[in-house]
Amino acid sequence: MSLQESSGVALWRQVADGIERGIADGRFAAGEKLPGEIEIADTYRVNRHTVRRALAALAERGLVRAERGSGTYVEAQRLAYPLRSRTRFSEIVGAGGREPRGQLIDASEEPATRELARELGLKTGAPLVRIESVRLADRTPICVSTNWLSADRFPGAGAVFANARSMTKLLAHYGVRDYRRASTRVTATIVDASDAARLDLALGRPVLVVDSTDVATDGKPLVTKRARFAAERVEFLVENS
Amino acid sequence: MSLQESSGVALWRQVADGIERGIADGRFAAGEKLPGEIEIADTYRVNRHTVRRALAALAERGLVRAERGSGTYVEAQRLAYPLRSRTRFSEIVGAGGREPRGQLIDASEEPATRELARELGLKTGAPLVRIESVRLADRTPICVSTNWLSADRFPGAGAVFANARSMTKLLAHYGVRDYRRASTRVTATIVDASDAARLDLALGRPVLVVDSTDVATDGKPLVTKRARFAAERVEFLVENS
DNA sequence: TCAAGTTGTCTATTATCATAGACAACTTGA
DNA sequence: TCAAGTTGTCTATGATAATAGACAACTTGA
Repeated sequence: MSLQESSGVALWRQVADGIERGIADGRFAAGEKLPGEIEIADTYRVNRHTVRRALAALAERGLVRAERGSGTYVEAQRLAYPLRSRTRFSEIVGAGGREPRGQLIDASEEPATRELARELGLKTGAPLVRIESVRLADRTPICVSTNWLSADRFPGAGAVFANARSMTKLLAHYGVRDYRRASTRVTATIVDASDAARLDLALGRPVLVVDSTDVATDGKPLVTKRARFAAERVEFLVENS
Repeated sequence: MSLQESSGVALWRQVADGIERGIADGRFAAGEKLPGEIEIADTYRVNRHTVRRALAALAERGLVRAERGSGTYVEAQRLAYPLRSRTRFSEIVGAGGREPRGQLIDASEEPATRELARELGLKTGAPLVRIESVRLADRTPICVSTNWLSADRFPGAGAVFANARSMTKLLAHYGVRDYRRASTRVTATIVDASDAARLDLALGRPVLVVDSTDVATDGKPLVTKRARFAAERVEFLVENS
């Protein structure tokens, strides 16, 4: 366990990241007791105060809980998220026995950029509705999503989404019975400040970025989106046909 | 552009991450000139010296190049990496017009944990060969991969891989003509210190973690692996059937 | 009950981060 | 040629990060 200095990441933060990795990949199971602060300090070769700061940060995020005189205990695990052709957030979360919720952050109109127009099969500059929403499982934010739809095909989509709080219901409102995922691209980056606030995520944490387009059963593009998932809260399952 | 203090991530690092996001998502195209240091400082509301440190970090990693008196210019882009049932690193890299390379880091024997045994259809404690390798495209490290194979089925696999430098060729050496990807799980985390060194990646950068198992045409598990990709250098394409 | 091991809190010191200002060195276009 | 705009380098100062040591408060098991 060797850490790196002057990388722009504070030592306590590197220790916190290391412990969190341990929780995420199962080296420290939920409910289990972490090594003592002195032992952690030894393994990472930092001062005990530095470890304390790392643990304090994890505790504030609810990943661990310190008990004076006894030890520090783990409490967490990830949501399994299949990347299927037929992907419904509410079904995935519900399948995990958790309560799905959606919340509108912002809706506005804007003209289509070249890339968005291509994805949606429209002309550059065509009017689009942009819907920003956050999706949660049991009060824990899972992802922030930016959705673009044709403003001609889905007039007043923002207001509809505000009530429906679900893309599936929004589409149903316009007569779309079924749809499927056409393309999906996945990468990762560091969360930006506004997403960090919406996801209740500390700065510097990684997010999985998913660009995708949903199409109707006849193949016509309906909505294209960019979703940012808190990487520490989900695990994507890719189906290989 | 609002940044966050006392998050364990230095301001200069947050600015560097922001600019890098801009490069990754195309706001700043390759070859293009970035805004001036003073302008960047204004948008992020930090001191010009802080911006200079951010740019210096990006320059050291080869993402930008500063020209005195003129400006700072972008130089970079990502490798498109399809997550298919039939995935061959060398083919993917070759398709992008780049030269694929593999390099053995370490090979050793170890007993199967419960999880590894399940993936490979073996008994817990069965002897496994663990092969650590790094894969590059034109001298740029793309991913570090830890592979586990049955030591009974593939005796001396480490030595074979050291010569072949490719998992496809290793399997062919044991008579495996074809194989496919059975399962794939994707998530992201912050790079750890040893992977950072192997990937020539700064600490605190995100990596895409891919857990997968390859099986023979008859469905028998051959090798299970955990690969860590430098998120800034790749973009996964998920095929939706 | 008690010793060993744990987390919590305090003081103090040194190195790094971030800001601020000034000016040099260089490029570009009018 | 020259002015405006760019990156490069220097000094200086206050805030924060990290280390170090000591001891209090509490839990656990012998």
